[in-house]
Amino acid sequence: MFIKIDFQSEIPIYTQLYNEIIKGIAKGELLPGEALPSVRVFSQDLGINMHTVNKTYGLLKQDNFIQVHRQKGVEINPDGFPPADEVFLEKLRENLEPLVAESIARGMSHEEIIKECSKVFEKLGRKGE
Amino acid sequence: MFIKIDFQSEIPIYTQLYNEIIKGIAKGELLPGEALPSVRVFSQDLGINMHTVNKTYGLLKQDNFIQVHRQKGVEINPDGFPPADEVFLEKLRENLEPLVAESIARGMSHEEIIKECSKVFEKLGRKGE
DNA sequence: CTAACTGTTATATATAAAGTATAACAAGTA
DNA sequence: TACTTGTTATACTTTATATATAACAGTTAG
Repeated sequence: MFIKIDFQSEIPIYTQLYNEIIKGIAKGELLPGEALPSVRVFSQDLGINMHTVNKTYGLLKQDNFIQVHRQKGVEINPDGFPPADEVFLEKLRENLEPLVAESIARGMSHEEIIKECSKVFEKLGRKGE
Repeated sequence: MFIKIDFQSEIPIYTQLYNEIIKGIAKGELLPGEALPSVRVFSQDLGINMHTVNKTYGLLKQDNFIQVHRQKGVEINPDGFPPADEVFLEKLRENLEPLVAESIARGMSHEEIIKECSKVFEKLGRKGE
């Protein structure tokens, strides 16, 4: 799996890494049970610090996207992924709101906004489906 | 116009204020040519610092959502709002991507994601339209 | 004219977040 | 035994955020 970190971005590195791994899961490139690099190996591959990877793993573990085995390593949750419960949906709407609001303010219609959202969805479509 | 700042939020105050003003424009509550409070009055109303408001105004001015007249005050851009050009659309897609990706990872379908996006759109719908 | 207001700029300070660096620990494995 | 694993602790630097105070130049109201 190829992960690119933008060191010029205003988005924190640990957030970028979190997003990239979630994207890998969404695309179906990271399957349940699949092993992830150790914090030390991953940080060296990406050219970042060990604790930055550790922070990302901590967040992914908290959200049940990965399982951490203290002396064995990290793997994509083999028991499947967390559901889109109401807590998540509420957070999703809060994050969507400013994006949709600015789109409306710039004159986009409901259809145009949905179209952009669909484009992003298609781009994340799983290979071979 | 009622603007609420969440001092417990991890989102910077100047960003919250930016989003609230854009939301006001999207809702049609802030119309072109309408005056905005001065940086001093606004900061006192919100219980925040003058420079925090000034930073928000600077961003809104940069994006052409407001016009600033040095010794007269600030107003919602009377000449209309910036278009959803390709630069904005690209930024929009970049911001949508992690949200859509996590939605997919949590098992949401294309229709379910679109539905949530529509909910947010409807919530921002202009009064009386 | 004077006083009050406007956005703007400068300086200083405090706090928190982000990221790095180094080290050590306990436990599993080759 | 040697190496790896996640984890924790400490220390440090840099940047972002937010506040506080002050001053400037020009506009407007009394």
